[in-house]
Amino acid sequence: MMRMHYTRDNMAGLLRSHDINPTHQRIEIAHALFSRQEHLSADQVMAIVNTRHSETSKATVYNTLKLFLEKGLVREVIVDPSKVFFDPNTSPHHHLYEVDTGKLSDIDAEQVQISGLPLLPAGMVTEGIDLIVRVRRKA
Amino acid sequence: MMRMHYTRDNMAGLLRSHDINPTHQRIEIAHALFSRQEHLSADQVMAIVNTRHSETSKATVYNTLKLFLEKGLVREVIVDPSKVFFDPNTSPHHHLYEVDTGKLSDIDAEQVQISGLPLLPAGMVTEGIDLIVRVRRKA
DNA sequence: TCCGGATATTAGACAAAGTCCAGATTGCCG
DNA sequence: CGGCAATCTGGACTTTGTCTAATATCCGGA
Repeated sequence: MMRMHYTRDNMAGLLRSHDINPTHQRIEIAHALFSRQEHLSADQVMAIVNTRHSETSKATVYNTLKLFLEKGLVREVIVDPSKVFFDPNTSPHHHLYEVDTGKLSDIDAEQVQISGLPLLPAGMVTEGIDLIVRVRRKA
Repeated sequence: MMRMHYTRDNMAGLLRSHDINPTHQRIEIAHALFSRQEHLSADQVMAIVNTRHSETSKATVYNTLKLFLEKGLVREVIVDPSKVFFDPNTSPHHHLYEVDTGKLSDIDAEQVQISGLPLLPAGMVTEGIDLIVRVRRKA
């Protein structure tokens, strides 16, 4: 994949290409996620976006993340019962979750094969397959 | 596997065999989970256990479910960002989650093969591998 | 039987994540 | 400039889950 610079200007283009009106707040939130290339929770996004002085409200952060999700700009990762993580990497991949530290990292889907899954019930379509490897530091 | 009757008496034995002191409340909670053989959230357990008249407090329901978890009597299933489900089936298996209805069902692990997972970081041990197939009713 | 300690249960206060709403702002187009 | 649609905001609210201090229950020994 092309090397990419996650400038705010490029964020505007990214948003437009996903049919999202690039407002100031949306650009900041996208920048927070994409410049880090990390899994962030809504709270973490809040904190990052409001480091210097309060700029973006909680409601906007939640609204925006939900919008990004609908438009396919980010993915939702559900591994922790207490909070949702948002993942700027939308290419097919799985996750490694360190239970004790909360650290979450990607596993490329290319190298992993999953076979023998049963047929879906009639009229159902797969929305996604989430594979989560939960690990812990050895005692 | 042996056909099993999930009477309250058998629950007491099940609890003892898992090193859990079988109190009245614990038996009721175990009975709720095992007689149904379904995935229940803490709220649902609360509701079931207190149908006729209030018998078991919220704190006890949460304490007990956590205890069952530690003792390996049930498994935790994290698929919904808003609540945790408890699964009385502890044999290796995966899950099929119907996103729009919230319905959760089991996929036997026997028939599914997963290969090509990367080596774990040094000093880490796998705690579990969760495979979740998210499906949706076709539009 | 009665006592005492350990274990279990309880109500209710609290915390954290997320939702909702009505009003204020912004940006755009004629 | 005026007006409309889209966006943003603070803050109240809901839900899930945790914590705590007080009470209840259980059980073994004198």
